[in-house]
Amino acid sequence: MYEKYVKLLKDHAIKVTSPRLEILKFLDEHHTHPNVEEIYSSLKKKHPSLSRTTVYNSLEILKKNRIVQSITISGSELRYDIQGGLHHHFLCNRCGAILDISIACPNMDRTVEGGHRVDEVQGYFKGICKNCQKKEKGWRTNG
Amino acid sequence: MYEKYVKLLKDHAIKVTSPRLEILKFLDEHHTHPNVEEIYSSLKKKHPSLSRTTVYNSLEILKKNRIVQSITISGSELRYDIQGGLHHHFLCNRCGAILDISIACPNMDRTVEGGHRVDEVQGYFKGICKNCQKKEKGWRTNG
DNA sequence: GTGGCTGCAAATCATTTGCATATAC
DNA sequence: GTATATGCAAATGATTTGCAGCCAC
Repeated sequence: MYEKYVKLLKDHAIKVTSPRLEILKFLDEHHTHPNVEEIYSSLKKKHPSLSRTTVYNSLEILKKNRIVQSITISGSELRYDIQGGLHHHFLCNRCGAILDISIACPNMDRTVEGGHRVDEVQGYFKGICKNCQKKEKGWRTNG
Repeated sequence: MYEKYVKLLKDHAIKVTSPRLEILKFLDEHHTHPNVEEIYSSLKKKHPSLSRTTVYNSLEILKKNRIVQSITISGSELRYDIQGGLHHHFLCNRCGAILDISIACPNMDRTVEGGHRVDEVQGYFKGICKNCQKKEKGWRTNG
């Protein structure tokens, strides 16, 4: 059940603790880019002693080890993503969903603008998702 | 002095007020992507009655009219930019500077991932800027 | 003249900090 | 056994809200 997360932590020489395993599992099973509150309140059900501070601390250490990444696309809070390969994000201004975008970025791992060394790239796209467009069209046609 | 900003506001049918003119002028003269506090405390010197709320309100209406844009690259606060053409941003993890990057993005004004309509694109690059690299090199050589 | 704007104070929300206890290794 | 992690409560910092008076049009 948790072996893969145990291995992941050990490979990075991070101490294996229950909150860390649960957070990894949650992110691995929910690719919805949850914020801290969503992670916290979901895990709190099974582990009533869990504290928000621990969620913050755990995410921070996972981030430092590049196991998870935080994204700022929402503007008001950090959202978390278990690190797959490089990908970008789309925020739907109608329904609030944050989706993964697999467009490649030609500017990763190099320098930009005559010499600034790039270690990290994040691409944010904002607009109206396919689903919400469909709904709008339906409403117009039927209304 | 302020004519261009007056015109800009009138063209967008936004009421011309002194805080709005000052904020536009400030952003036009400081392409450093300031946060609200920097804008506020700088303008407060000349206009002691200015309030933070007004800075927030003004930036919001300018943003709605696409005259300015807010960027979330810093992660902890919004930073503002007077809207030039589409460009991206680079954050130096060493000195904190936020620089404009003029790399073109091939994905503007279209749809992504099979149909999500894109209205806005922001590209964030993080790493070490040219200047900080130079400093590092110097220290190693001399130390 | 009036609706929208300004500025103040208080509220809210995400995140951080300090510290005592508990636990991984 | 010890360094590190957890969890609580309080603090901080950015932003929002409610509201009274003011000003652009």
